[in-house]
Amino acid sequence: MDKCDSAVILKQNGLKVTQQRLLLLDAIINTDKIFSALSLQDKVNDNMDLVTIYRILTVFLENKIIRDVISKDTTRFYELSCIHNPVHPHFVCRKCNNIICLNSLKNGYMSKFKEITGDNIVENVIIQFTGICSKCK
Amino acid sequence: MDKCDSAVILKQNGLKVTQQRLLLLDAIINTDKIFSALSLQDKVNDNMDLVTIYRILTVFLENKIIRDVISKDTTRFYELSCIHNPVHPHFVCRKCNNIICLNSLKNGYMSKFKEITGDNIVENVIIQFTGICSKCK
DNA sequence: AATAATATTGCAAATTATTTGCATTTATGA
DNA sequence: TCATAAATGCAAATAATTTGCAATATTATT
Ligand SMILES: [Mn+2]
Ligand SMILES: [Mn+2]
Ligand SMILES: [Zn+2]
Ligand SMILES: [Zn+2]
Repeated sequence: MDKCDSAVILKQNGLKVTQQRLLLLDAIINTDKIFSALSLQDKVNDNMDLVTIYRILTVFLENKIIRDVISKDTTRFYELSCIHNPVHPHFVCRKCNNIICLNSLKNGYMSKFKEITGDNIVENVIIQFTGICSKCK
Repeated sequence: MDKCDSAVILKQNGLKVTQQRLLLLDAIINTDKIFSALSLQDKVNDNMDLVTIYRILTVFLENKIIRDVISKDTTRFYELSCIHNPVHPHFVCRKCNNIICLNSLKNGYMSKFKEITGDNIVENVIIQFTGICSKCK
């Protein structure tokens, strides 16, 4: 499966191509897990300032390069939003604290949600299951 | 529509019936909105310590008297969990920041989720739509 | 009703994630 | 190359939540 190119994504969104944005976006593209500001800092060995990471994440969110996944214990988690990673539900195990990406809902389901969202304009859906994961039970 | 009795709920859960728990649970029962620790403090005019509120909310969560609804901007929001208020999705408007309770999903839907949750044991589902609410559009 | 044992509360201080201000550095296009 | 505006790093501020500990309230027992 081919991956997105970080420089291309930045340019497509009219963003300045800085070293820090490239490093961060590369790290994001090359992980299949969700991430927080802190977990990203660990991943990019460069000692990039946490403040810079927060600011870049804000820019990436505004440009929908990443999306909000979950807030767990007052920490925000995100994931890459691209053609290779469509919106999908997550499962949070309350024992091991792991967050598992689940398969996407079939299109029929998503459209069925319209019955309950009414006149509100839906831009994103977060579906989060909590419980005990198959490994922990 | 009749409401739950706070003292009864506390006793049913084997919890000590303290003034603070009664006050807080009454406030929770008598609101139809979701709440945070801070918004609850405003509601109970008694100048109850915020720390006490946090500790009581933890106890209420453990006993499933309340449930987690959403984390928005690093603030946790909860709502009453009782026969009068079954699990349901929420809509967060990114313009006015209002959080709207939506109608519950039909039982058929919930059971259909099993296809994607697999062997994990689901205890709770949080469904959160974001976008522009009907008033703001 | 008074007492004792134990859990809960309040206050001060700590922690954690995130944000802000400002001076310095970097990217970009003229 | 140079000018300009935007991005970054560092220090400090916020904001939500948690922890430690002494004082207090609840509940079961006398
Ligand atoms: Mn995922
Ligand atoms: Mn609700
Ligand atoms: Zn687990
Ligand atoms: Zn709105």
